[in-house]
Amino acid sequence: MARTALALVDSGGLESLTMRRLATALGVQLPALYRLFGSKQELLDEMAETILAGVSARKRPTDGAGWTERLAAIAHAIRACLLTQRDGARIVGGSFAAKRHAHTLTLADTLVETMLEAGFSAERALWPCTTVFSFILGESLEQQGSAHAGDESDIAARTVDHPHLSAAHFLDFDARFDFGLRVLLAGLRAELTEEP
Amino acid sequence: MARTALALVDSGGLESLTMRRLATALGVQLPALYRLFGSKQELLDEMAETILAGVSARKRPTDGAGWTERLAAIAHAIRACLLTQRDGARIVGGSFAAKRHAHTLTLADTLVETMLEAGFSAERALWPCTTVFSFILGESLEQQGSAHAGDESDIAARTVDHPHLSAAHFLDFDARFDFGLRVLLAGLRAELTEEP
DNA sequence: ACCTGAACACCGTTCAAGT
DNA sequence: ACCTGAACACCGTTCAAGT
Repeated sequence: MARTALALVDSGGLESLTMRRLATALGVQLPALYRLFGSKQELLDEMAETILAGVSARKRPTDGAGWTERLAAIAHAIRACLLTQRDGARIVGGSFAAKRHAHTLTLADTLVETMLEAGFSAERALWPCTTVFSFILGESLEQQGSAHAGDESDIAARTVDHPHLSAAHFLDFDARFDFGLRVLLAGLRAELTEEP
Repeated sequence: MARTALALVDSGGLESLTMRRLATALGVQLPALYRLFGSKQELLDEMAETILAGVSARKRPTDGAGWTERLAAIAHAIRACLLTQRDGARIVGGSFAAKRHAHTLTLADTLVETMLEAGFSAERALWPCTTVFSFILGESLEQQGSAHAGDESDIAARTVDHPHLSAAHFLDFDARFDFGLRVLLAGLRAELTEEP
């Protein structure tokens, strides 16, 4: 099952996830897994689905607030789900969104609905969602990648010839996320007032 | 060499890249590769570096224009480099940016310089860059992932229960990118006027 | 110093054979 | 129908031995 596989990734990283190890963790023989999933990629797709299933559970009850607050709440919830699971961004990023199942589509539907209420036309309401999602996924990929990339002094050493770069700013992932989300929300507001 | 490895990925996809196949493509025995790269991950890092090295070459000569035009030109160049190489987004996304070498850091330096000229303080000039880069990486990941995910009718079938979702909009990756980049630029402009 | 042959310790996937 | 033993065709990585 996908939850057992995610637990294996949590304890050993994505490269430690093996069909053989998953089989023993489930107390079953290796070929029996191929009755549950057609391939390892199908397993990974279902793991991505499981990770994103946590978004609606984690989302705060901000249904009374405006669309910016609701979108920000969903964005924070998506980020939290990706970051809570070890290698979560890599798992979700490696599984094409439109191939996934009910939970992901429900999340997308909720996002689009929020943008429709914000005032975007049906023709364009999907795009704010993919923009925000791509931003979150990219930032989370970088953040989880940095965990396996040596410490801050390594990075500082590499940036020594580049006067405009600062390792401290680079590694302040919370600030990066807050900045980017604020910019995206401001940009979406501008987009709405320009073409009402 | 990384360019040979990228050519292998171009013709067979990332999963077809094997140390053994790379060795024969280079006309060398398998263990000799480990004198050039310490591991396959180091090879992948250098491949990511090589992909991003194309950005400055591809960038149009817009140095006379304003910062929005320059940032947009670099964003388009990054996207083109990721999309031109098969599985380019997965390769770049799998290699932590701060671990990479001269080319990537030069690109980052150019981006930060552009944002400094736009008016961002040295404290914050890095964050617009990471925001834009994360957006481009996430969108490119989805776009290249969609190539291996069945055709449009498959996706349409899955979205049938979700009235707000449209496969046509989902798969219009150029429109998604243009929308997101425009929103980001508008948001950055707003950020500058709010805190001068 | 640099390269090779050969092996080690694994992989994902399949399938005839069992129950 | 469902599961297993055993194998197939590979992997990345290492290392003593060659030149």
